[in-house]
Amino acid sequence: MEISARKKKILAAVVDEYIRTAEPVGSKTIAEKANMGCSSATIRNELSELTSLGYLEQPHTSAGRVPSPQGYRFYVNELMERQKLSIEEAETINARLSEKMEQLDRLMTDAGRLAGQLTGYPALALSTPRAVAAKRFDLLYVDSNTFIIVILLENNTVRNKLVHLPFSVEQGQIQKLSALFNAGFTGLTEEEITPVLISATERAARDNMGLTSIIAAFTIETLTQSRAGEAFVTGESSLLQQPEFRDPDKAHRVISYLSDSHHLMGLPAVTEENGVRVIIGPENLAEELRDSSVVMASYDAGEGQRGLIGVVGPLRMDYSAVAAKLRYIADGLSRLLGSGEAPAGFGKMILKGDVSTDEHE
Amino acid sequence: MEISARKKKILAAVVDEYIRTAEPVGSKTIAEKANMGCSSATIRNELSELTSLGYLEQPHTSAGRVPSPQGYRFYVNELMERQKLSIEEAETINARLSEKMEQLDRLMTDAGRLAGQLTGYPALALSTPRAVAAKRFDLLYVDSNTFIIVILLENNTVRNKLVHLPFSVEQGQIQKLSALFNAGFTGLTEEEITPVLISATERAARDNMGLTSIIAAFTIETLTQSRAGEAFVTGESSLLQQPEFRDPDKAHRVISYLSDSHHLMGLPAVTEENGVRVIIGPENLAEELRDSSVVMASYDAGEGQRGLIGVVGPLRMDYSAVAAKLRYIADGLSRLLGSGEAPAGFGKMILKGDVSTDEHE
DNA sequence: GCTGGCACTCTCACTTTCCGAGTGCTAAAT
DNA sequence: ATTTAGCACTCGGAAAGTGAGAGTGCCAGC
Repeated sequence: MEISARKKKILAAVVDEYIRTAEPVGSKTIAEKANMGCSSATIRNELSELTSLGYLEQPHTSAGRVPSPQGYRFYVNELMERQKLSIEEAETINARLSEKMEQLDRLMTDAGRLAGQLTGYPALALSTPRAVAAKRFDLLYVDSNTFIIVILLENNTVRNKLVHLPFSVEQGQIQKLSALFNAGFTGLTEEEITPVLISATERAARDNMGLTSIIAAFTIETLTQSRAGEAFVTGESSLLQQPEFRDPDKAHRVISYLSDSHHLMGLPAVTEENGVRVIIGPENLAEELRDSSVVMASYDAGEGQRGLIGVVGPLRMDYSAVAAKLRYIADGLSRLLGSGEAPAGFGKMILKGDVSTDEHE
Repeated sequence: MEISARKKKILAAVVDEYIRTAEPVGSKTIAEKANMGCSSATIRNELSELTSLGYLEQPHTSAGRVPSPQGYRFYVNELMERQKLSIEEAETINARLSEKMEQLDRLMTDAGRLAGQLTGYPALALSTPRAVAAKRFDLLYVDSNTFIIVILLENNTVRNKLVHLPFSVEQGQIQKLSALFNAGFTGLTEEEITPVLISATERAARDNMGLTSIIAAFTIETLTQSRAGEAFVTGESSLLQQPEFRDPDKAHRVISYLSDSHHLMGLPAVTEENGVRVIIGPENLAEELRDSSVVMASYDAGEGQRGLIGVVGPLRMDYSAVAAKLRYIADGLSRLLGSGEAPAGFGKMILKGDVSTDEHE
C-alpha cells in the first residue's frame, strides 16, 4: 500500500521535530508547526495509522509519537530533503582539506576529525582493507650494525624500520640483500609472499645470521598491516552530550566498542556502493550499536583504494545535515586523492559512479 | 604540629576505605575494620580533629568523612604503603613489553595502553619535547618522477615521504642531492637548520626546479614535529565507570580536555624528576582537571629523551596500586630503551625488585 | 583520656499525590 | 466520507511527604 501524501508530510514533520527537540511529538504541535490544512484531531487519526503501520512508536499510551527505526529508514530513503551546506561550512571544509593535502598519511584522520567537528558526533575514518604488495625494497646501510629497511607499497605508502644488529655486517652484504629482495619479492601480496619468504629465510639461515629473517618478518608484518586497513575514531566524548546517551553505562558501551579499531573494520564490509550510507539502529550488525545510527561516506583514495569517513550518533540523528556534510567532505577527498593523483604508469582503477557531480547541488 | 600516630592510622584507614567503597566512612566502620584499640567514640573525636585540621571533609553534617585533597596529599606523601605487584601483573607487563620491543615507535603508545588496561583508568603516554637533529638523509629514486625521502633522526626514529614530481629527474641528480644533504645538513636542529636550508633552497632554485625546496620543507617539518613531542590518550571512556564521573557533563569536560593532545603537552613541564609523580585535584594547573588526579611516571627513552606514562582518574584513586604499576612499567621501559641502548637488544630482560619480597628502597 | 549512651541531624529511598500533555472515541459538521 | 470539536481517560513524571538509618556531637561516668 502506498502511503498518502499527507501521511508522508506528517511523518516528515514528526521526524524533523523529534530530531530537533528530542521530545515525543504530539498532534497539536504538528498542526501548529507544520502548516497542515487540518486540525489536530485529523492528525491524530493519521498518527494512529502511521503507528500501526510501524513508522511511529509511542513511549507510553499517553505521550506523543517518536519515529521507529523503520520510520527513520523511510524518512532517510524518501522524505528527507537533501540539505545544502552553508557557504561558510563549505569553505571551512575546502580550507581544511587543502591545508592538509600535503600530508597524505594524515589526511585520513584529519578528515575524520573534521567530520566530527562539523557534525558534533564521534567520527570515524577508515581505509578499506585490501591486499597490497610491495613495489620496492631498499636497505640503507647506516653503520656496521645498523641499517634501515624501507618498503614502498603498491599504494604508494612507505614503511620503514630501523634495525640494530647484535653483529656486524658490511655495506656490500646489505646491498646484495636489497637487490635480492627487489628481484624476488616484489609484486606479491602477504598471502603469496609468506611461504616464499619462509623458505628463502630457511635457505639463507646459515649465510647471513638471520638478516634475511629480520627483513622477511618486517615485510610480512607490513603487508599484513596494510592489508588490514586502518581505523580511527575521534571525538568519542561528544556522544555524552546527546540526551539519549546520558546514561553513562550506555555511552560507555558504545564508546568502548568504537575505541577498539578491530571492531570498526567490520563496518566497511557493508559499504560497497558509493555515496552516503545510513545504518539505522537495529540494522547494525554489532549488538553494541543497535541503538545508534551510523552515517558513512566513502571516497576514492587513489591507487584503487577507497576510504571511509563516518559519524556515530543516536537514532535521532540529523541525517540530512550529516549526510550532506559527509558527502561534501568525501567528494573533496576523492578529488584530492582520486584518480588524478596517479602518476602515469600505475594502473588506474577508477571505481565509477564516484563523486556525484550532480543534479541537486 | 606533628600528627599523632593514631591520627595517622585513622586517616590512612579512612582513605583506604573510601578508595575501596566510594562511600563516606563513619567512625564505626573504622573501629571495626581497622583494628584500632579503641571505640568508635574515640575515633569520632579524632575524626573531628582531623576534619578541623583540613585532612577530611564532611559531605553534610551527618555523614561519614571523606578525604580532602590535602588529606590525599598527606596520604600519598606519608601514609601510603608501597604496594607490590602480584606476580601475574608483573608477568603481564614483562610479556607485553618484550613482545613490543621490536617496534620502538609503537612502544610508547602501547605502554600507555597497557597502563590503562592494568589500572582501569584512562591513560596517557607522551614524549617530552626536545630538539633533535637529522643524522642522515637518503633519497631513493623510484622512477623518473618519483622518489622517496628518508630521514634518520638522532633519536633513531625514521621518517619518510614519497614525492611525486610534475617533471622528470635522473637518478644521478637524486644521488647528488642526497650526498649534498648528508654533507651539509646533518647534526642540526630545526632552529639551526631552517635558515641554512632556506638559503640553500634559494641558491639551488634555478638548478633543480624546486627539488631542494621539497626536501628542505620535509626536513623542517620532520624536525619540528619530532621536537614537539607526541601525546596519546587511550581508554578515555573507562572514566565513565567511575562513580564520580556518572555525570556525563563532568565526564565530557575531562575527556574532551584529554582528547586534545595540545593540552597534554602542558603536563610534563611539571615533571622533571624521576620516579612517580602524583597530582591531586586542585593541584592541577588545568581548570578542567581540578577534580581529577593524575599519576605519572617518567622513563628514560634513550638518546637523552624522556617519556611519560600516566593515568587520570578521580581523586579517590587507588594511588598506591596505580603508582606501583606505573613505576614498574616505566622501569621496564627505561631498561628497554634507556641509555644502555644495547643494540644486542634481543637479550633477555629480567626486571627485578618491586614484585615479590618485602623490601623498601 | 577513653567509653557508652543519648539526642539530634540530615540524606536517601520510598510512597503518595497531583497535574497536564496527549490520546481515542463519538457525534456533529462540512 | 472526511474532518472537526468535545470530552473522558490514561499515564508518566514532578513535587511533596514520610520514615528509617547512619552518623555525629556531647556529656557523664569509668
